[in-house]
Amino acid sequence: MLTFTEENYLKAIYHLSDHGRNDVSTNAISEVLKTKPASVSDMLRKLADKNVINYIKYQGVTLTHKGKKEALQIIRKHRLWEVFLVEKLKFNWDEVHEIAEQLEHIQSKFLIKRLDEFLGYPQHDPHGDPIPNENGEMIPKKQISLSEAPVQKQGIVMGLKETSPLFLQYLDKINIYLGAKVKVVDRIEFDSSIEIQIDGKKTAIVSNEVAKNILITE
Amino acid sequence: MLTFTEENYLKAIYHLSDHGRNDVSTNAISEVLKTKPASVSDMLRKLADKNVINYIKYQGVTLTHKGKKEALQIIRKHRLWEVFLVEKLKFNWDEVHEIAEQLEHIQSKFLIKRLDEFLGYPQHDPHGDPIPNENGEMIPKKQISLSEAPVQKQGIVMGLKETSPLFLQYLDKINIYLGAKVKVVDRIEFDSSIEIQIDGKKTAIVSNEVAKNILITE
DNA sequence: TAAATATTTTAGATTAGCCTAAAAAAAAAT
DNA sequence: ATTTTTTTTTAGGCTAATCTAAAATATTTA
Ligand SMILES: [Mn+2]
Ligand SMILES: [Mn+2]
Ligand SMILES: [Mn+2]
Ligand SMILES: [Mn+2]
Repeated sequence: MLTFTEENYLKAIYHLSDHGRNDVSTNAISEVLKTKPASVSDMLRKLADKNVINYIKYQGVTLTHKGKKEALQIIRKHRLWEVFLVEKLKFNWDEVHEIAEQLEHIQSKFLIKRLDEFLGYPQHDPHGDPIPNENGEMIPKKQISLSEAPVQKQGIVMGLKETSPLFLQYLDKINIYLGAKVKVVDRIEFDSSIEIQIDGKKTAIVSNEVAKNILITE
Repeated sequence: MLTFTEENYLKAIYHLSDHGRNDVSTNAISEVLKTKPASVSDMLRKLADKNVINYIKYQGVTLTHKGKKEALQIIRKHRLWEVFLVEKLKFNWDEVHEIAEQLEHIQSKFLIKRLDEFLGYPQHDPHGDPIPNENGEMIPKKQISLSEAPVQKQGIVMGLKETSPLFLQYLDKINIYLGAKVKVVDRIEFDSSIEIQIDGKKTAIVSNEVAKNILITE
């Protein structure tokens, strides 16, 4: 059994390693979890003892098969709860992450099975991220960043790379939401900002920084 | 802010004090929380420092106004989540308590408001216990124990005093459920067991111990 | 009312998860 | 190839929540 804190470490390592592909550094973990590197070193020894990470001192960590499976189950729970909060309890997509961060740690063999069923087996969370199934499998997102889209390219907003409340609130303000239809009207060479048309109506100019964080269908 | 553990202590004290009326002893708390009396003494000092209990050494504890309010909010959350699990996720009433024990500690200003709304403002949990409102007010149960009901008395099963899985499973077996119509057919003087008719159909004989734990409408 | 028993508290440890400061190792710069 | 800088680990401490054993207090019994 993993503790609340251990689960958060595994999830952080999974995300930082790009789905378990690269090594992850102590400092990187300490940054996302807002703890000191010394605390991370302590925890890495503990996680290695539990056989959920491969850890050689000074050389970063990777998840073991068991660790990756655990991480994906937590991500599955997180995303299913987010769907519940938005679809059933009518929260906005920018309000659910913090609550899901708590709900993802509820322990019950049956709860998530029943929740998944209740929600109609959703494939994506409210931010467009795929939901792993019981075996940890998920459909990778087929999407490109708005910043890379050529002029005249049209697509559906499928996800975001950045999910901070400030960013989500900005998107709400300019009427960009998950499922919105966007079209690249012009690319301003001066600062790489992009003029877009949203849902065939209003146009807006978004900075390159913003465009980089919006993912649309290919 | 109260910790997970502090919340559990407050809830235990509330239940043991009969809605905050009587003093509660250290040993009684240690028994329901399955900790040693020494640990309870430590925690009582801490809770007194936070002004949620009135505590004089060797003389038991009562909840302060603030402590009672906190306890009732946790009970509100517990019972609303139980309704969700039974009504929406199709759990049986004997499967939900352990999960609600975890869900009751999720912190969010809005979550419970939204959940309450989603569930249609239920007044009772799946075991017939009243759900406190946002101010901690609830309708007291108007019910008597089946063991006290006179012969020929007819009533609806409104709640249970005992909610252990073993007891709930026994009730399922003899077809007693929340809302079932029961009628006292005979009282066996020898061992105080009671013959009852359920939903106007089958009759069964239940021990006095069982009857004591079944609550029916007056 | 004095002794025996039960209850409660204190003293001193332990574990998880965190910290700061210092040491060790690796990486980058000269 | 050294020196400097950065990263990571270790050493030693802290707090919350628990424990066992012993001491203090209250209650019951004789
Ligand atoms: Mn999230
Ligand atoms: Mn989390
Ligand atoms: Mn319950
Ligand atoms: Mn609880």
